[in-house]
Amino acid sequence: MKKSFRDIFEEAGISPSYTRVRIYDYLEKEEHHPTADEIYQALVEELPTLSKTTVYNTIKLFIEKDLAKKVVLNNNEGRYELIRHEHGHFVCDKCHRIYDIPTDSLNVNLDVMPGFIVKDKDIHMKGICPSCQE
Amino acid sequence: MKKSFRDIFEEAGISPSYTRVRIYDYLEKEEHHPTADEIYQALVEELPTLSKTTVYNTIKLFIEKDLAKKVVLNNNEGRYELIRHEHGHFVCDKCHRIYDIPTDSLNVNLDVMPGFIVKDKDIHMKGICPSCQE
DNA sequence: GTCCTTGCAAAGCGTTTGCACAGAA
DNA sequence: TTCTGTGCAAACGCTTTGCAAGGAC
Repeated sequence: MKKSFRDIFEEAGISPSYTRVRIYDYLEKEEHHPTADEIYQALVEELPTLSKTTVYNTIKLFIEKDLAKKVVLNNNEGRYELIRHEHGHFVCDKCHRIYDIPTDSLNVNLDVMPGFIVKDKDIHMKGICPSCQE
Repeated sequence: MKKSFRDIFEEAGISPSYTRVRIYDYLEKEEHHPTADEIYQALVEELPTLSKTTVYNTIKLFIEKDLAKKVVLNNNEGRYELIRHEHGHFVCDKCHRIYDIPTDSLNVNLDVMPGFIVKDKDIHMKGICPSCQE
């Protein structure tokens, strides 16, 4: 059974303002790791007074509370996603689409790094996706 | 036996101008994935007319010719390294130092992605490095 | 001469900062 | 009132672009 956003926000110690809920909701529904601008563009129609500053503020808050994380696949743009199951990312050089890579079968031997505390890991791959190969 | 930069440049189809050789040389000697600005700062003393534009131009050329690649560990700054042995990157949340991770023992099962042509892969890890744990 | 390399200056763009206003408690 | 959430406007920093001058060939 899925947690309600109220529970999630309460656990994180964030008051569930309407704007925050909408941004959270968008991140939850969107599968394509939106940029701050994409979040803004998607929501400004229904929230006409929304500003990018608020988007940035909200994302920053989510990240601080470990609800979301930033995925940097190329500089010039940060992308954001909720923290859920671990996965990697594949970026197509042609269409620039981003694919999630399941990492269950991805075997990272951390013994090679004794003494390091790893809090987060992500696989970044580049190449050509199936649809761009004709 | 190590290839000379002349051979490397010739194979890549790049004329070995002094500026290019110096930038290549810097990338080869530097182990810390310099930013464009770090390359610029390091070389401008000896090449007083060097400009950042030239650094960017040169890096771009190296990347096009598959001599170098861009490593994006956080947006706001691109970092660059020569293409050599495959390795991943660990970024310390405290000191922001970047460590190379040997990926020999890193086992990525590409069968999970049938149809994808993978040209490059990189592991990004975040956490606390040994020296920041006291 | 033509082509290539270099570099100044300006623009571009995502992001952050300063600050103020409005609403909630 | 005080605190919190929001948002305009400006600043910031890395990178790219336009264009021109100098050098190689």
